[in-house]
Amino acid sequence: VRRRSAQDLASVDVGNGKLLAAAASLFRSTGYTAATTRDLAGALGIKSASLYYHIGKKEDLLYQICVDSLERIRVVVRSSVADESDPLEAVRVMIRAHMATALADTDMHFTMLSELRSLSSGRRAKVVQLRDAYEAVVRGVIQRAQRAGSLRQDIRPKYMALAVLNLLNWSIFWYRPRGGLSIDELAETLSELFIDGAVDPRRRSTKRPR
Amino acid sequence: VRRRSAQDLASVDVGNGKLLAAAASLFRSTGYTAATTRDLAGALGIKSASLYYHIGKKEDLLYQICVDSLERIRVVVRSSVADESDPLEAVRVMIRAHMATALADTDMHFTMLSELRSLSSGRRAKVVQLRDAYEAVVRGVIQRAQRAGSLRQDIRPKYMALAVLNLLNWSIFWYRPRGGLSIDELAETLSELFIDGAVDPRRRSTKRPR
DNA sequence: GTCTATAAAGAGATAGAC
DNA sequence: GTCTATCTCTTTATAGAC
Repeated sequence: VRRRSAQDLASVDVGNGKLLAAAASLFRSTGYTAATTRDLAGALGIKSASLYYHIGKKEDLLYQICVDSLERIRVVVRSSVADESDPLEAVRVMIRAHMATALADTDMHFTMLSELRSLSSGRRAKVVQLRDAYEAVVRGVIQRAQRAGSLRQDIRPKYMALAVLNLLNWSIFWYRPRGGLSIDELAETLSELFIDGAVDPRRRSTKRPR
Repeated sequence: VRRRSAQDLASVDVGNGKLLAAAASLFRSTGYTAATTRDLAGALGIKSASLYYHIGKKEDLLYQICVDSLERIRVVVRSSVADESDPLEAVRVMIRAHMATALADTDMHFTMLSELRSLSSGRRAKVVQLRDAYEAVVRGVIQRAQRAGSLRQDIRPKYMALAVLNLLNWSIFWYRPRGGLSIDELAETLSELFIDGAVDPRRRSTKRPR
């Protein structure tokens, strides 16, 4: 049996989760293309050659970040609305679940949203499929609320879903935990704005319901 | 006087506008860092060395794209709301002007929104200043409508402005002219959604104005 | 205003030792 | 599982001719 050398003792299993998290953090701050494998390795306390024991190539990291973040948010959001019988309340629950998940994995979601174009075309297509699948979940929740008469029907579900995704997704780009609102407060604010609108309630009487 | 050679006749003044437009288009599709000066030169029908007669370095292009797009939208939006005396109508006008400008220069706005981090820290700070200045214009319009009692006052102008900018800015990422809605129709849809909300008007009676 | 040629630096990835 | 060393390719940018 071989004795453990100093080299062995210094070894630290990097672990898939830590690797993805470090990659997402780096990709977020410098961008995927500008982020070097040397920088990433440095953040993990290893040399860039050692990185290739864990991954095939740099792009694998980006791909897995996109896949993981999208699969996770779809599962979480879908299961969170499944318990909700009131269609309008389901919209609120969806918004809360989306914000909580996206901001919990903020580096991964940021990277997924902004670096799609850096993937090879085959993998990009697969990620777009996952994104479409998640958008379908969101659209489904909207559509159900429209059919129940809870949400207005004069705007097609496609655009309603895009609007709410704009509102939610891109908050990741400016939200800072120390900036004031908590995640829940932000979700509540956006939820109210989306559903009730920005108009002063006292002004609503001037506009008759159709 | 020197005779014009074949070389001279083949020369085409690239022109600052065309250069920026080509750069923005390329940066949008491949990302700033991945876009090579060779690709850009190729798109202009010249060699990459010739590019350096027009610019100092690659980053200059990104910087000018950011500055131009932000200065332009601020001027256009501010002057469009200046004529409007009704504060709520000013919000609608702002939304239309923003969408029209951002989608007219869609490659430049896309690049400005997504490539800020690729600028040197000094230039990034200047662009952030310009972005803040534009956000201040938007916040001003919101604030005026709130003070006039046209918009709800329970959400701080900061978050109202961020919400409407989310809604507008990130539409650039998915809007396609051939996709259905015209720019005006999209602006109208987003404007109604922002102001009136997604709720069905018939449901409003259940919630008393405060 | 554009070219050819090239300098100089940095990138992703592999080989083989430990 | 990590290292050192290195290959190979690509990149930005410059020099100097036309």
